[in-house]
Amino acid sequence: MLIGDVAKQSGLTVDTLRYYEKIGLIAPPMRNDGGRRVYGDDVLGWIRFLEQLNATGMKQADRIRYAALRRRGDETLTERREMLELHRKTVAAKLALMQDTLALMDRKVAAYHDMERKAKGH
Amino acid sequence: MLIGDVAKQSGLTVDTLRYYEKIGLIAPPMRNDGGRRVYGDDVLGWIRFLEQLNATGMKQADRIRYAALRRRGDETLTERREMLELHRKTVAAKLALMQDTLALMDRKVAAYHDMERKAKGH
DNA sequence: CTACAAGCTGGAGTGCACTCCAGCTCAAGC
DNA sequence: GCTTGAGCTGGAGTGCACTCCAGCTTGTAG
Repeated sequence: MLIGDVAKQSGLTVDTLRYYEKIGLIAPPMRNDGGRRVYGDDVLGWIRFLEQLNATGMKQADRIRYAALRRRGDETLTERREMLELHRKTVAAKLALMQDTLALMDRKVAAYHDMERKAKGH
Repeated sequence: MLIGDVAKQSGLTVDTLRYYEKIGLIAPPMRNDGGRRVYGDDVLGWIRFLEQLNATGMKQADRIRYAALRRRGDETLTERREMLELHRKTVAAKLALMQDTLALMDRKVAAYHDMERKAKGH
């Protein structure tokens, strides 16, 4: 898999993939004879997970820290678990807030509907 | 209420409040004899709502658009309702994604726990 | 053998959302 | 009446997370 294929399948751009490598989010892949990056299929799953951490609001610095731990292998399992447990808390809080906001928007939408109906009615 | 009080009660900084006014998120308040901003209590509720839109991922440009509509009064009710209904959809989607990620993290945490137990066990 | 698409590096540029600063005025306490 | 804290304006600076570019090399199709 060359970088363009990874881009297509992951939805990231080639620039972003090289940038992620530079900052340590993705491990430097093997190179072929021409010096080009050759990725294994596993990178796609990893990118998907990174995106999920991203979408749940984990900061770049923490994702980099997690990625670094992951590259060090099984000896970092505990640390990674602790990071996930911590992040889980913040995600749960954010989730609750979003649910509140959803409910608030529903109330507002209903109220606006009501006011529109009344405005029409005279 | 002077700007410092609003800052204290809303959690925003005075700089951010003036910035929000500049970009149109908050309507320019009255001024006292000394030329200082004097806010009504209602601004606090409005800021809280802005924060919720923010926290649910609405972009600045859209919040500005919503704020502009709000300032124009009741004639914009329908537009505002439509904006909220649209945003509601994206929030609901994000919510689902976050719930997935939460579940994924729980599975990972459990798996890591398992591996830590096994590693200890020999 | 010649286009030309895709990849490479190092570094500069971008957009967003603030955040800070200089140099000033205003208000309240001693 | 002087000090000190809060507020004012216009504009510059910051941090994050990319995004783009110049100038080069490599690989494939006609």
